[in-house]
Amino acid sequence: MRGDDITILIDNSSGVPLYEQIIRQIREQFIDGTLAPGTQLHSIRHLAQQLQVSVITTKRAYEELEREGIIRTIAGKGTFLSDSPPDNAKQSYRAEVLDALKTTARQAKILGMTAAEFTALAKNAYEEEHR
Amino acid sequence: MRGDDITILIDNSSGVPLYEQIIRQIREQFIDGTLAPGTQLHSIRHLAQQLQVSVITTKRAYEELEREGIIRTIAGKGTFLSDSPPDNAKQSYRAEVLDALKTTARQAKILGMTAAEFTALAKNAYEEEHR
Amino acid sequence: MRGDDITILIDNSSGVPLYEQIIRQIREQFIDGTLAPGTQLHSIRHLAQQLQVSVITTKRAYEELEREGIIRTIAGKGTFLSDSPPDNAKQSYRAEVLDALKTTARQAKILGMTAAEFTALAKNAYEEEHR
Amino acid sequence: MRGDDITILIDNSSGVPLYEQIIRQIREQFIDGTLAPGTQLHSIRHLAQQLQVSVITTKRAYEELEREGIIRTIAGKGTFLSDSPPDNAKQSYRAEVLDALKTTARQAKILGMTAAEFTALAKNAYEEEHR
DNA sequence: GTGGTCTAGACCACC
DNA sequence: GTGGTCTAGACCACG
Repeated sequence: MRGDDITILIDNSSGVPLYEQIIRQIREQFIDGTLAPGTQLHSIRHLAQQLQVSVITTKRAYEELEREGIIRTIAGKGTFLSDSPPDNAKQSYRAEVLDALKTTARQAKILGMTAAEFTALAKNAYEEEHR
Repeated sequence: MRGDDITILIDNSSGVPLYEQIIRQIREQFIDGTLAPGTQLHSIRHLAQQLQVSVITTKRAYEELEREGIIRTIAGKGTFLSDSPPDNAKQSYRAEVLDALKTTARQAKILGMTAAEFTALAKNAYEEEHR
Repeated sequence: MRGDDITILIDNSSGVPLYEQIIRQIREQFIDGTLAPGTQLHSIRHLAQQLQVSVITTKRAYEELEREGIIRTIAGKGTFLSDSPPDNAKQSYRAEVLDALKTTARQAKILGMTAAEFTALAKNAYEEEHR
Repeated sequence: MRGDDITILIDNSSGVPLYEQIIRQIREQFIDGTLAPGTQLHSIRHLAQQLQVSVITTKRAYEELEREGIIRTIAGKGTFLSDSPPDNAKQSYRAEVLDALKTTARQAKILGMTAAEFTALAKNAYEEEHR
């Protein structure tokens, strides 16, 4: 299986570091199953050219993803998505979501919102957000 | 009323800019009513000394808060929280909360959560978060 | 406390990556107590100049040490050795030593050595090795 | 005697070069007597196919082993393990073991271990390591 | 002054 | 072809 079906969009003016944007999109496509385990990714050079960024930027992204166990890179061979299903990644991702919700809940309390108001707002946000 | 009851905690290694930490805490205490409209704040020099940060940092925080209309500096007198009730501030703060919820909802969808799961999680987060 | 007493020696022809050499020496001096917790390290630029390597190389070393929890870097402030005593670092370092011993023991078995011969050799190695 | 009983396991993601893995395993099986002197080895092409690696890789491994005097290639006939008992190989291998022990001893000293602790650890490692 | 990010371009080992 | 390492040099945010 080849990684040709990878879609990564770079926004140069979002303030988010380019390598972070790459990391997130690969991680999310791995977690949601768009990219199957074992898929070979583009080489750092190829991806760099495709996204019009420096090789160093793609390399940095791959390094971080490797640290997270999402990809596995073999010198001279290429870079591949982890073989095992993305359960570990899902777990920590889920923890992030929970954390974000707690922070937001705290802000909602500052505004004086009740639990009912907050969950209603969350429901709204979920429905309005079309991926 | 004096601002002696202001409590600001600085975390030097959180990654969040110091001036941003100051801004957030003053803004939040204004919004939730901990600090009453018209309250006089410490001078930038006093606050800087108290928090062990540079005067430049407190100055920058006050400047931003003034731009947001939350505080008002009167030359020769000092700095005061806005007289009017903090409705404007609340509005934009509420917008921030909504935005954060949308981002989180998007992540939840990536994990395959349904609307019900997400709102349940939000309810949990609200209840577990004791300010 | 200043980090002026840090001693790092770089061997350009050892094959070991420069950043790895820096990492090891800082880590070891932290573990053996030569460098006290909280000590401020040289800035990446200063260290780079001192060692005659690229700033990127020192930065890379500091990044890895931060990942290991050995140092803590605060943007705009500087880089500091972790406050807590180096117990965690010691633990994983000890695990490394054990692992190395196992690998070596395996090789000794291939040579037909008995346990007695191997431990005698280990004793010798310890005594001959004057740090 | 044919070399059919050779067992070589390749780990593509261990970081150790493939040719180095091949070298080590043949060398070790020669030293420990698993492979008798004079044994005929597979051709580089056969081995390459068997291990699913490039012919270049097996060729490189055989070249290095020939340089070490462990194998001997006879044009038109094939490749054979050296006739003489593997004493030379043992010698240099033993030197490697000693070197590894010294390095490990140095690390143990950094941890503050005494000679007794170190040799005890070595004994443990030997006993736990079942080849 | 500090670190954070991004860039271009080189050489090497491995496959 | 691949990734691994090292280099110089730039701009930015923060203090």
